[in-house]
Amino acid sequence: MSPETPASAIQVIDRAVALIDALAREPGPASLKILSAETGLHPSTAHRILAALSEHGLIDRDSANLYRLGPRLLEWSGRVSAGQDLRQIARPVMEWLRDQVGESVNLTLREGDQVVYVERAIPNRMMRVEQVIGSRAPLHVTAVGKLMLGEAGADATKEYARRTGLRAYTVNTRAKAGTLQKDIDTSRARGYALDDEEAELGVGCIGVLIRDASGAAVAGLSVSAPMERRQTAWIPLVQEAGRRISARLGYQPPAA
Amino acid sequence: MSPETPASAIQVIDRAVALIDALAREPGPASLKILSAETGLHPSTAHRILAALSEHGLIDRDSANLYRLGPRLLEWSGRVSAGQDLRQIARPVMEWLRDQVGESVNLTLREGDQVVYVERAIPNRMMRVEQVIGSRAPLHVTAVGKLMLGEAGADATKEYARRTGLRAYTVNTRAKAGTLQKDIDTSRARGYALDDEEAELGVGCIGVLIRDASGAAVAGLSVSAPMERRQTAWIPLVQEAGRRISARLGYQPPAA
DNA sequence: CAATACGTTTCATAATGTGAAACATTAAAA
DNA sequence: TTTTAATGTTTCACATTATGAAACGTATTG
Repeated sequence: MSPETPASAIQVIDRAVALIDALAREPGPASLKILSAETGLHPSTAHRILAALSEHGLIDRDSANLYRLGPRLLEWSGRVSAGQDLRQIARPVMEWLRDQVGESVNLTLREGDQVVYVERAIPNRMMRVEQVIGSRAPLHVTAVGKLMLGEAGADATKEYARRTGLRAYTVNTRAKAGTLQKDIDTSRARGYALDDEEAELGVGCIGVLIRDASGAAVAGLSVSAPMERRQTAWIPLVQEAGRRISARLGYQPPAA
Repeated sequence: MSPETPASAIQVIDRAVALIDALAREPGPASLKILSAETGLHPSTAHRILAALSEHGLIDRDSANLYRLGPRLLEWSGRVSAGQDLRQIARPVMEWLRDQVGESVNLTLREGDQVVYVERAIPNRMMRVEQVIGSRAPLHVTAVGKLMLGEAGADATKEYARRTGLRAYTVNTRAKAGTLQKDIDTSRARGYALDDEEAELGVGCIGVLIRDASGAAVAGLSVSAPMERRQTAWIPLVQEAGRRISARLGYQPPAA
């Protein structure tokens, strides 16, 4: 089984997840042989589990006995996230923001010590920043991640720093707890965060938080652009987009 | 367990799928009690399976012990479908088509005797046709479905008619094998299909097939609009969009 | 046509998941 | 606050369940 796959108390589920994962990693459809080799499972075992998953539409098999991920996953993914269907609500606003700034717009959720990219709107340009949906990044190297750390409080940030070691991805990464905390505080105070080539050289971001009716930060919205194109004039636009999505989730900003 | 949930050779997988399904059906996050009641599983069993699924990020649980679907499903859903990432390739073209015609654009896959809606682009209008991602419709009442039946040949259509009984959804539904076959033949000949209020009164569609490098029809693209707004002038636009997506999948149209 | 490779089924085996019951924790009521 | 109820969690003896080696089909290839 892949080293990154965690182990749970139920073997079959670990194996089923490993198989689906292997299938997701494959560029195209995959045969039983490939999948059993990839996961280290006995072909017989792999075959039985794959048959069970097919039964439920999680995976499809064509007439050539090649497996691919099934549409049932789409059905489920449409229901992922905070209560309401955040992605469907966010989509039109994200497209609006993308058209305003002409750069990539991403929607992220916090998942442990990382942010996960769950939705995106990409401009039609030759050079652009492109995140893969489902991919992850550490909290301390993304604009939205820093705001999420700010939500959890300074103690949680210290905990995070201890746990992760604040690995530096570029020379600009806030790799010291003090620098990071200062950045977080100013970001939180002004209501938006920047990422100045902290995750990857040449890429800059502007991020804000999305809140639901309870006031909790349920997601983040950000614009990612090549550093030399990024403009401070976009900040109010990003904030406006964030407000629109939050409003549609029922968020009531506290009276000023 | 829910009546619609099929049974496979592996009990745990059936139960895990039933639990995720139950979670997907809930409007918001759900407790262990609700989920075990919903699936008929012993709380202890449900708890163990949910813990295993959490371990893999398929579901999340918050501090109040409420479960919700996890972002790992998004990661997988991004990889669903034919070989390459069809949805990501189709998305910009779908948005283009939506802006051209000002109506909803859908991307569908065939799944057994149904089409599944896997991606959509929705216009910003008050009245519009809106499909839920992951939802299904019978082949014989959709434009794309009829083209897919045409791909499989007249015998397969006869089989389909026998199997399903060609249930009529409106007065316009092609509920007789002869009528359906005639419609399929003309649609196939001209390279696009119409749905004239055959699934729902007041809704009309224009659909085309998407082909990959091997020439196989891997998906369908359609515009759905209120019947009184639908225009024949859109047909070449839909065809153009279909051609663009097919081209990006490596499809080479046969020399004329 | 033979040979090989891949997919599928069988079946004895024990490892695996099960669920009743005891325990822990949280929320509500007194 | 203390008591009670309700929900969530862990344990553990048990047998059901998933396992995988091997035998059997069935395409694919030389």
